[in-house]
Amino acid sequence: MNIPSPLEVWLIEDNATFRRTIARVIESNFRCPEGFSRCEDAIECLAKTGARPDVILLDVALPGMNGIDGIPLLRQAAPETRIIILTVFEDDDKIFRAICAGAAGYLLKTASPEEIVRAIRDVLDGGAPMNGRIARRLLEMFSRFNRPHKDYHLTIREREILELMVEGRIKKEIASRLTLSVHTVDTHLRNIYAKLEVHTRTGAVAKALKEKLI
Amino acid sequence: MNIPSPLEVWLIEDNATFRRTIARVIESNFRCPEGFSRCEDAIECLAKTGARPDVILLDVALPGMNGIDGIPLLRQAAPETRIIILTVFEDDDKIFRAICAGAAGYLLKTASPEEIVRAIRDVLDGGAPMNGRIARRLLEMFSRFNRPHKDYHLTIREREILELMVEGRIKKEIASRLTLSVHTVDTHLRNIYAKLEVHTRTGAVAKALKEKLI
DNA sequence: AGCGGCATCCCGTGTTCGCGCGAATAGCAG
DNA sequence: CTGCTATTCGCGCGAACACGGGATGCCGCT
Repeated sequence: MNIPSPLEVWLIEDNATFRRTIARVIESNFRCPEGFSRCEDAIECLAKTGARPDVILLDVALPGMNGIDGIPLLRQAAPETRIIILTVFEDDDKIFRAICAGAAGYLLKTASPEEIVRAIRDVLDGGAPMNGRIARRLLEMFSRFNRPHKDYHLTIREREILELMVEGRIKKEIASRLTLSVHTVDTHLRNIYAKLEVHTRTGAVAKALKEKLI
Repeated sequence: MNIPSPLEVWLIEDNATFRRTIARVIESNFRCPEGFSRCEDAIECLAKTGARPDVILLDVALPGMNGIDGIPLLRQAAPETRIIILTVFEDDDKIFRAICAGAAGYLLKTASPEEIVRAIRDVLDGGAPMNGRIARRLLEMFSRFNRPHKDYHLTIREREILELMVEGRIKKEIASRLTLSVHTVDTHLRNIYAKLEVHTRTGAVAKALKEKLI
């Protein structure tokens, strides 16, 4: 493997010592031409030079704009570039916001050089490298979305009609689509209202979506 | 490492051949005393024997109750047991539901024996082992939870009215609450429809909730 | 000053909806 | 067989709705 890899990795990290250490690690497997201590500098460089790195390793605590707020801007400037967070923080809020902002991976600075290189390969391979504890946290956050799935005892038919309502169909359309008379649709609607305890179709649609009944 | 590991792994998998293969793999590192072809059998065994495995490898497609629906019951019977999904499915819905139900990991059946063993260790170590593509999917699902708020250029007034619509208010109520005539509300609604490219209030409410405009 | 664009407001008309009533059929469990 | 539920269909009325217009005031641009 002496062929120089065409893959380019950037590093945004304000601690110069740590940055150089990581850069050396990366250089053994990828090109790592650019190192920045500030998010803004990297964004400007993307805009001016038109350079498009394959991966950016991004710190969270940075002078000026923090890494997480920088993610959307970096992604806007270079949509194809995968961003891996590399930080000491592992609190739920930072993880959540980073992932929501579009980070493709989340590593801790305790990661070994091998782990970092593996993560870069992984992310280029369509994966989402992250520290084990981070992954666990993410899953727990997910399961918190777990809806108690309150059951309103809607029938199959009622659910079908609710779905079409959510699509914005009017009664006549629903009737023809299900090969029913509008009167039947009407009756179903009334039963749905009663079961969901609402009085309008907007209320029914709102409740259906909020409680993920459909 | 000739000391028998005290760690116990169960396997719920209906394909007897595959089950035996995996069991052999696991046996080289853990105790794997129980293999089930049905979720219900495992749940019953947990209840009757009081056995508490450390990890359960769980298939999704099973005769009788499917694996995903089995997760809550297994967790109820043995809350400390970590469940790892081991399946051929990688569609968003199954992943999402499995994670929400409380699975601690998600592997594909294409995983190598080493990966399976590593996953078991990982999950016992507080991690959340999963296939790279699965992890990526999960992150994408996450970022969908607060996607970049596509801007439909709704005005303050329009947003107010949209909010009240989502609450299930009728035009008259909206009008009185905002001290307007119903006609004014009506016009705002039309503008909202145009901006959201819908033709009904249900459509508007659905779009507003789906895209988290409010 | 003139102009277009936009947010805000209002009215009338024809359509759709919510809901009151009633009723028939089919399937399923006790 | 006898309830029970799901599903289907019917009619009529008043309320709510969609949409065609029309109008005012504010802001920025030229």
